[in-house]
Amino acid sequence: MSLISGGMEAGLHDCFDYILPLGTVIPCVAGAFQEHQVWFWTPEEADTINATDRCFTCWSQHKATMPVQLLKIIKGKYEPPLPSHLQREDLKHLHAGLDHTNKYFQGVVILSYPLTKLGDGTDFFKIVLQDNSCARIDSINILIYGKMADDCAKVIRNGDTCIVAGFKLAKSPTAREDGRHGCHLEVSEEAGSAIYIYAQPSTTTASETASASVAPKYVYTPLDHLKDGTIVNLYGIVKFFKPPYVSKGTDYCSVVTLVDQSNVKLTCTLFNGNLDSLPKIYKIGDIVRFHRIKIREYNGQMQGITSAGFASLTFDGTVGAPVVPRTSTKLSGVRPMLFFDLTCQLVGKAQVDGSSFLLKVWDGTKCPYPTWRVPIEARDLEGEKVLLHRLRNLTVDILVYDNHVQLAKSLKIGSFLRIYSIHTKQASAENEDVSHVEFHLHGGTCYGRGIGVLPESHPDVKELKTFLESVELADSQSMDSMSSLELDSTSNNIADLESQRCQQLSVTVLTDHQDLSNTVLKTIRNSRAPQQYRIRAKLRTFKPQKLYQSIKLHCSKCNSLQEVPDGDTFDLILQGSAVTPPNPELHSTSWYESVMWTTQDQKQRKITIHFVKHDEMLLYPEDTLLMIEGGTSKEIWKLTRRFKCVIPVRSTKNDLELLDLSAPFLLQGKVKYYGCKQCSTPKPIKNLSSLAAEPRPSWEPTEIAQVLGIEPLQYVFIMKFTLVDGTGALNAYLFDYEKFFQIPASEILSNNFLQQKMQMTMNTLCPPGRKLDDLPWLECFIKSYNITDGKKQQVYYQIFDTTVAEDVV
DNA sequence: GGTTAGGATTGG
Repeated sequence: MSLISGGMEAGLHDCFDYILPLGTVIPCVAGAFQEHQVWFWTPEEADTINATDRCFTCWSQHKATMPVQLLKIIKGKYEPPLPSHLQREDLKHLHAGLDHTNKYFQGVVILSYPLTKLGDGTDFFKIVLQDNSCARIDSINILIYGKMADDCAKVIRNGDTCIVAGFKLAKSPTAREDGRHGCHLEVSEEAGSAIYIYAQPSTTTASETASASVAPKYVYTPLDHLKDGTIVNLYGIVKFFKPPYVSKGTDYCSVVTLVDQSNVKLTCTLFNGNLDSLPKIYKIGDIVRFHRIKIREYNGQMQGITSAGFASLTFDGTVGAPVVPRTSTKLSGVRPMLFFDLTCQLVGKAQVDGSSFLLKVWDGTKCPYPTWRVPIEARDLEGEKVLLHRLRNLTVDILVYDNHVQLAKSLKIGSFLRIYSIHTKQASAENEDVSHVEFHLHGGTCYGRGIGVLPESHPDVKELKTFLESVELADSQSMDSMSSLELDSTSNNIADLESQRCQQLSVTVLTDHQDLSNTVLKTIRNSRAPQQYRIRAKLRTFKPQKLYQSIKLHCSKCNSLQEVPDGDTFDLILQGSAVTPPNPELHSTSWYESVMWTTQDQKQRKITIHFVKHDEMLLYPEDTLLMIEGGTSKEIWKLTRRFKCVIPVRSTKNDLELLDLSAPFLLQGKVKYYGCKQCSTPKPIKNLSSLAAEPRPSWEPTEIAQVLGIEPLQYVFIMKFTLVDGTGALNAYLFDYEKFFQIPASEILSNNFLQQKMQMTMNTLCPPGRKLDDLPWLECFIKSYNITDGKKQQVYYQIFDTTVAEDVV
């Protein structure tokens, strides 16, 4: 494999490690281009874990780096190079509230303080770094904690250049006195920080010798090499965990079972009085690094237990596929008599009795079953009254018991929680006709039962927040519009008001033609086409009921509609095209650079990737377009996560060409772009070079399609609405790219949230199980048109210039 | 420094 550039190679490594055979040696950017052997999970080893691809030497997907490293600068380049995901940040861009996750700060050490110990015994080392900005404020304090402080104190000398990554930015309490930057940077091994030191040339020899001897060389022991009574460093995938809970002693306890490439399990019992010192594991499949864990034999098996100086780091282990089948994380998917994990927000809490405590939570979805309400006095319920009332139909009561009560009490209203192994129990009270579903978090910690607080920065929380905000907004707007009704109403019953609103307000609105008056359906049916009408009607039923079937591909040139090809079709075409061997004469031309290798499994596939060059540079994978020959759809999807565009191609004698147009001609993000077979006239692939020659190619799918002679197909929602009013019924078609549902049809197939949003919208437009009288009104604009089928002429109707009301979306 | 727990659902 030739080395193209850091970013590209890292991308390839991430995307293809699983197709390289065990033991292959490849250059790996996270290991600073040291040559690493690749090891994998095989499905047999994985047990409940669906992680099949991981480099066990460097764990590069997680960009784990040695906490303190010594760098050299050779011919103006760092050696070893910095991890490619890091970008330099100037002093003037260091502000609280900005995301500095993948940023580093570089400066020269102008001052260092003696190594000291904090009150709790933690080592502490402070240095001052100066940048070369010549600005009024050109220096910043760096506070280094724990083992890293000790390591740095031994190595760092004034005049050294220091690179700090993975830092936390905090307000500097001494800024007024020392005149330095208003913030300081905090770093520690526990926070996953890294410090790279480039010793000043004049002192290189001395400093390098010193550094080399103290720079921590962590050795990670495979789990099949553990010996009783030793203290070791470990890496592993989390196979089981109990979120930290209060032990019967003085500490929090967390039990974590790991597995690694040796296929040996290790259960670790971790104690610490400080919750933050225990690993922040949120799901099975996460990856942890433990430093200084003690190994003991217990019941004939090795066991890990915290020892002095224990430190841990957790990496998100998301590979793509869902990990554990037993979990469901949304209330809308709850089924009775099961255990599930729930990611949610805390809205209210209350003490019920000595051994049980109530949590009122929501996740924006609605539980499909009637749920129980734990009877408590309103004054005992802590939480925002208005919100509790507003969300009353979306919150559920979870009763937690015994050992979980203490933790539950300490939870802050509004915080985001993951509650593990909630028991759903179906029950019915004497005075109830239908049974309800109860949610219990029983006492004890078996099966990982417990409560975890997710940080605001957790990707699942970010996603949930966005979703909750949209639901809450819709809800508050409907409350606003109700309150105006309330003024005119003599009734104080909220349910009455809701049903009144249902009767009066429309769940859809017109985006134009508001001046037009309504026409009843009977009149429309008795009129000639083509014409346009404003109507007010109810949605009695619609097709397809399975909403994903409403997505089709439309060619705006020939007006044809077709089904979206399924994944199998793509795989078959890829397999077919993989039969054509790559043509080496087409490799690495003036406008693309090619890499080829052979998989060493039985299939011996040849995979070729052609990176389209831009400006003679190949620095940013996320902006790069590549073409691939011989890959599988799984590999192609992996590439789309890291690179801007992927075009599947095959070799001919003289040029590369697109595959059959039943396969996507382009993949971008999670979207497959297809071309129309009738209307496309594929042009030579080298036409792409004209786009690449632009200063900043945007790689817009439409532009790519145009230069390749492809007539692009567009994703559309096609539905049949059966509308009724007092005078009659009428079938109208909905043909919508985005406007009606305010959801892009192109994105819905790959986005669960959008699918849920669409389902909720349809449930509002046409609530299942309601009588006609109770259905909401829709305000629509429709046009009639004639279709001649042979001799027969028929009138059709289509909805347009209509959108779902804001408080419904 | 000692202890805690040492994975293995269903009760209120």
